[in-house]
Amino acid sequence: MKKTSVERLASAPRAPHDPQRTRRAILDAARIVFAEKGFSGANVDEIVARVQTTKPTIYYHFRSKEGLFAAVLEDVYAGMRDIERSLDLQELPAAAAMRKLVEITFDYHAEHPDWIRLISVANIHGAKHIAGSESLAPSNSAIIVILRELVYRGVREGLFRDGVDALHLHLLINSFCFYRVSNRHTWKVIFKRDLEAPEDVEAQREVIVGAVLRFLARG
Amino acid sequence: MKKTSVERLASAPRAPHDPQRTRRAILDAARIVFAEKGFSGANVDEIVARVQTTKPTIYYHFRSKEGLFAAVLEDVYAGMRDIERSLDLQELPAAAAMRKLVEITFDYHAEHPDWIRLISVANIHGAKHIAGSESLAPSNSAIIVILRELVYRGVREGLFRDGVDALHLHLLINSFCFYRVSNRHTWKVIFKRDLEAPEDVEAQREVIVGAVLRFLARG
DNA sequence: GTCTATAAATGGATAGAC
DNA sequence: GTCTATCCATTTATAGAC
Repeated sequence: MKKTSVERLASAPRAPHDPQRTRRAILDAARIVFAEKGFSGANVDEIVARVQTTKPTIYYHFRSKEGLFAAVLEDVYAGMRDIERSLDLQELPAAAAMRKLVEITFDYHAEHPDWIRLISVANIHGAKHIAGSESLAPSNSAIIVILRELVYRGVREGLFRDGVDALHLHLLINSFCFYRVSNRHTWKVIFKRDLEAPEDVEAQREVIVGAVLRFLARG
Repeated sequence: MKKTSVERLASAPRAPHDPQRTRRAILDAARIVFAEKGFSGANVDEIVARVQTTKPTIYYHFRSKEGLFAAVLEDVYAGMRDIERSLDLQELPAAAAMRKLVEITFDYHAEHPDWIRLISVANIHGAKHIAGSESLAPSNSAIIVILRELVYRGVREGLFRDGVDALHLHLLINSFCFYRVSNRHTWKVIFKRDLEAPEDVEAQREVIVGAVLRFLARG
């Protein structure tokens, strides 16, 4: 006997279909697993177990394990984008603004080790998973424009020297903030020092702030 | 009929058993494959194909895939160790010595992308493969002693300011040299700029040399 | 120490029902 | 859009001969 739609609604309904919510939950679980195990080391069953969904559902939404990883990367980059957009540096003098920018970058990296591992994983695989993505490039390089304008402002104010390439400055800032998190495990083995010890974290923050301000200072 | 050892020697001999050579060849091939594919992505058959050996031979020498990866890591760290040992900075004034140290670090990283990928892979896996190794720590942290003495010398010469932690300085130098190689793929996608373009490489070298010297400069 | 052959398990992906 | 059940390629690892 054919069920009517009324009977379907009446019979003990499972979790209602909510594709956006499902998609979101899969992305969150996948982020954790990929960050923990790398791309090949991650296994789809483990993601399934975390989300309480099934493999076919994942493949329905993301087409393949690679598609899922690509979606995770696009998703995490959005977080950094939002931080950069929320930067409000206009009110501050150039040196104070630069200090704030470096500190926020430092803190964001320190608080998002998962993000850092994912980017490491992406680089190990030659960034092929995001190679085709046009959505990442324009919005994420906004930070370069912000940096460039801030440097110009410092030059006009007579505080900063001229001729510093904004991308090189970004490289100087990000390399430190990224590396101290990404490579903390091998550092601990080799140098017997915990880069995450709270007192030392504060000192490291001052190191990169100081290095950047001295790098830009005139004379 | 049982073969005598003379008959064995006479009959078309395969490559003679040379365990050290076999071990070396396996390590070299494994380094390439692990660097290219990560730990889980690498497959032992691919290593076998490169070396012209067999899987049981690999398992005989290294016990497991993990054991092989650990051996590769210990092996590549030795290269960096040799560079650091060969540093001869005594003749130079402190600032010139520091410049040389930074430039050599920069160049070594630039010339060894495989080494960098392997360390990234090790960190993604929490450095568990080298966690137990006591051979790595003492010899590799020699660089910290060198740095510390060089900073002291600069302070005595009145060139450098006091109070700089040698490990933080090492972090500043290495983070830049490492990151510009390790993260070049995602950078290319996001910022549309090739960090390996020869003219730009020279400029980056000057950026980190300048940043370090300005970081240390008195006043 | 190194080989051939194969065991044993894992894990990406899909067919087909609902 | 999501489920159950399963296929099948891949791949770590080893038994046993030489």
